[in-house]
Amino acid sequence: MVTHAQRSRGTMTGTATGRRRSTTKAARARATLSDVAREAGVSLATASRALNGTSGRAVGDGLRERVQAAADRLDYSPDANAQAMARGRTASIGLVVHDIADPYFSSIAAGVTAAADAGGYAVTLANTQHDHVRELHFVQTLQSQRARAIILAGGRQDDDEANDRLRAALRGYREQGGTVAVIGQAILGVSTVRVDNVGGSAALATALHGLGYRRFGVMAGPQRHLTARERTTGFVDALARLGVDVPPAAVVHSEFTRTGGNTALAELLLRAPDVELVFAVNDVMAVGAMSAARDAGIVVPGGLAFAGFDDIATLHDVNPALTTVHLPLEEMGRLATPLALDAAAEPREVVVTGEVRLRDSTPARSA
Amino acid sequence: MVTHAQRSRGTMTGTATGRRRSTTKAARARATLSDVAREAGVSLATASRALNGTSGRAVGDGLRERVQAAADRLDYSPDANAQAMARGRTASIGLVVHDIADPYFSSIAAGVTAAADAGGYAVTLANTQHDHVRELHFVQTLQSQRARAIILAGGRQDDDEANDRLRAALRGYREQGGTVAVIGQAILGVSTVRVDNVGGSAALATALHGLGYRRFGVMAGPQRHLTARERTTGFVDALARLGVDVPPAAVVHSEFTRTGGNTALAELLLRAPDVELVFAVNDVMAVGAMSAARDAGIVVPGGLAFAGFDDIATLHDVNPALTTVHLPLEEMGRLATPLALDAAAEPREVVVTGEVRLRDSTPARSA
DNA sequence: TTGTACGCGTTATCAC
DNA sequence: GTGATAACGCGTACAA
Repeated sequence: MVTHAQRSRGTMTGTATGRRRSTTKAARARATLSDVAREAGVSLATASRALNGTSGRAVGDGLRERVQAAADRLDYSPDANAQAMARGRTASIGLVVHDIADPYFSSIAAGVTAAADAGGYAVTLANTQHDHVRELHFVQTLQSQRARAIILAGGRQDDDEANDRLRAALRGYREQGGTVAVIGQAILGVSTVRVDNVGGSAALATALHGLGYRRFGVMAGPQRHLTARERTTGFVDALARLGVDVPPAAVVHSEFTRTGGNTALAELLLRAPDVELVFAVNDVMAVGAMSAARDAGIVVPGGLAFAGFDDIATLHDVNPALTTVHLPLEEMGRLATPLALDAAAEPREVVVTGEVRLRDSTPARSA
Repeated sequence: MVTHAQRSRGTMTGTATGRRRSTTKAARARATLSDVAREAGVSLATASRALNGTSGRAVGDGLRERVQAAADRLDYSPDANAQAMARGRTASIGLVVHDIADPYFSSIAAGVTAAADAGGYAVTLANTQHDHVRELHFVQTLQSQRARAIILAGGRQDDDEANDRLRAALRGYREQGGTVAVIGQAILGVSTVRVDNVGGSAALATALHGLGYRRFGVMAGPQRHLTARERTTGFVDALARLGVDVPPAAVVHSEFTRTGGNTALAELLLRAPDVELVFAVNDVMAVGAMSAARDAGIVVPGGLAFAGFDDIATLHDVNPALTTVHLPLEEMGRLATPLALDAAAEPREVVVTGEVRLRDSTPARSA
């Protein structure tokens, strides 16, 4: 089935180069644009123009069809790498996430791929696994690949050294013509889809206060995690403005994950036994904590109410339904794409505001 | 801050080519390998060898360091596209999924990125959104990019035309030196991580039968969806072997999604009011159906028990905990990567068997 | 409208 | 061990 096409190549300068691919037996020589041109009986330039409108204007209808036919016949597939070299730019954008398995990021990725696809871009996915070094490394790799733009998704850490390093890497990338956008905090000096974590958690706090809750506990996530921190302070400060105090003892730190919420609940209950409602800075923590509460024999939401943040779609069917702050994750990815592609000198900022979704996990406490 | 480096380039053939990037103001000329070579006072060849061991043997220690220093000084970033051209191969693998926002695929993606990263490969993500045409298009795009390998994740459809087209596209890709692996069914003639859906659902059926259940309903997913079909028949056939009949009326078809499970429950209960347990062919459908049951005033699992398939991590905290068949999704992605990279002539097959996880949604019915 | 010829940045082959 | 130099496949001024 596999045929070894044996044919001369190009206009020939002299040495009949045996292709290096001759080592493997399964590979048939790729048809190049020169092959197509020769097959169609036109020049290389004409073939190029016929297959992608650009350059010196249009091509005669007859020729265009001949070239197209030849290309089809030879199963011609343009070499994107060669095109990238010749054009000086690629059609791919890099997406850097902390953990693609996390529904937060996979939703964003869905938005990015949709927008990229619509714009004719390919997406290179980089999964840092929460590792700063790896993140830096990916930026360099994407720069090597001459990715046209990079989208950095996910909140930043309070880590000056890491941030500085990243800023430097991004500066290098941008100086070489790349453009960048971040989803999270606007602290990198580039265009940002900023999540209004403070506003969202404040709105949530206010709504819960309106429901009659007064004694709150907070599962605040990692200390240096900016998103976690913003959501915590937004929540606590809003309550303070309402005259409700959240004692430091009722704020416990843990990982940003399901496990973090699950294991930290015990500590919270130990330090603040009288809380009525636990606000976890993201949904998965909230759900993990809810499970821990049940395992401890606590009735949910009767004995203890729970609220989260993000509104992860996969979690819509937990029982009781989780009160949370809805974030348009997929749209955030979609929004970030043109932002990343935009070469504007001044960084732009798009603010995404969450929307409070009151559900069964926080019933009114009017009684 | 941005400096316009004004320097001559290369050994110069004559025309002092003004770089095309001179139009934008923000871009600084990229340092090329020639620049590094000149800066270090060595030849291009030596510079190339110094920076990546290959080609004509080693480089003297002194020179190697000088080149490295020059590269650092100039902020040299190798052009992956140029390397790809010169080497005749890239270091990126394409991952094609139906929906990256689906936890099933995002977990697989996590496994693929981890394995790819370890092997020094970049991952290009393509999201088909369940569109055959788009899937085909992505294979061609990846071929254009000369991706070294392609991983097709996700079950196939019973659609000869679409499958044939895909097979043809893959054949073209492979003839040009690419390698392919599929996660799902082994019907494409390429290496496959095959999910033993039949065995998994059969084991589940047996276990549930052992728990005392006798009247089953099945939310069977889309008619032509092979994964859905395999899980359905595996389940039904195993019960038949145990002497339990699942009447056709108790098998309802719907979408493979949460919504599919949610909306189809009513129909199932209408057609088979006496079922004790509903097996949905994946977890999200099961959870959606569970919600629908609750909304209909049915007690879960007392009034109706539920089981799913996949064991999606994000769903671990639904209440009651969902009985399901555990699939090592991330590992499946990890396994698929070397399989995809392998250029073996004969397609290989790795079988992944699910593991039954009995949980609270299907309590023993010994009474 | 079409063709010629050069350059894109790198690797690899061959002499030295 | 090191240095010329020919590819790699394509886009595009420039000339015709």
